[in-house]
Amino acid sequence: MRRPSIRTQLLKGTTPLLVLTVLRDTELYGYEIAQRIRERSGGAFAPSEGSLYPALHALEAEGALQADWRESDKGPKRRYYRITDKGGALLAEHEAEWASFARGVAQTVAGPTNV
Amino acid sequence: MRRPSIRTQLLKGTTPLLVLTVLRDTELYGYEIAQRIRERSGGAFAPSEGSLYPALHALEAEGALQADWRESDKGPKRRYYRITDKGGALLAEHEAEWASFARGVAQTVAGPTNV
DNA sequence: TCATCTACCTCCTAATGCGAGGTAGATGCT
DNA sequence: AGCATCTACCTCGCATTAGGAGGTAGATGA
Repeated sequence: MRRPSIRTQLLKGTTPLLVLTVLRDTELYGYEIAQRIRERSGGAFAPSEGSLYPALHALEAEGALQADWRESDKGPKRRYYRITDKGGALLAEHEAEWASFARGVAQTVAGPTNV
Repeated sequence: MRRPSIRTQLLKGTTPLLVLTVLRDTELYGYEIAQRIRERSGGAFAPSEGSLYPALHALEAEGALQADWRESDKGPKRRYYRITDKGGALLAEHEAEWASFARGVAQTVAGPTNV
């Protein structure tokens, strides 16, 4: 009954932002997306499969991502994801939300309203 | 069935940080805590009662806050909250978590691993 | 044949923000 | 007195979502 890590709660809502971010410039398949996020974040984030795949499906259902199956030389088939125009817009929205949110927290934690 | 605001998800896990923050220097009662957070964040955050009170109770149960009832001149009794040493430590922990988390997101969103 | 690796997937649980609803005292209007 | 309104507290139930556990399937190699 130990309280869960703070991190786990903070993560909520950021998965789409992170996924869309790493797909901004290239298409990638699931496992690769997780790896990219881990790399880019310097190991700070490592989305588990239990949260990554559902998030990918949700983004695809929303029309933010487009995907197709491809054979692999060495292993099971892969599902490659690519960002759509709609996904680009969603990414912009997420970035803006995040920026304003982070600003709000910083401002609140920093000190009194004074400014 | 419109998708919930991104903000609502991002908020998860930050309530303790925000509450402890506004209580760092003064004692306050529930309503006042919500107002302070609203003020300090420049209106960005306005925790609802449904999330604020449970959070206060959890922090109190954890020993991070100490509270007592006091009469009010003009209205119902108020429950004043004050931060404990343990709460101070928890605040520091939350601040550190937040800082590292925000850094991770910024780094990931900013650009490729290069650096 | 069997272990191992990659890569996909889903089910269930836990955490938590919020809306809705509820209690109660004080004030002020008619 | 009766009633609305404001402050201030509280709880219940829903929806979202991260993650662990578990499951499928193809390829490789001992």
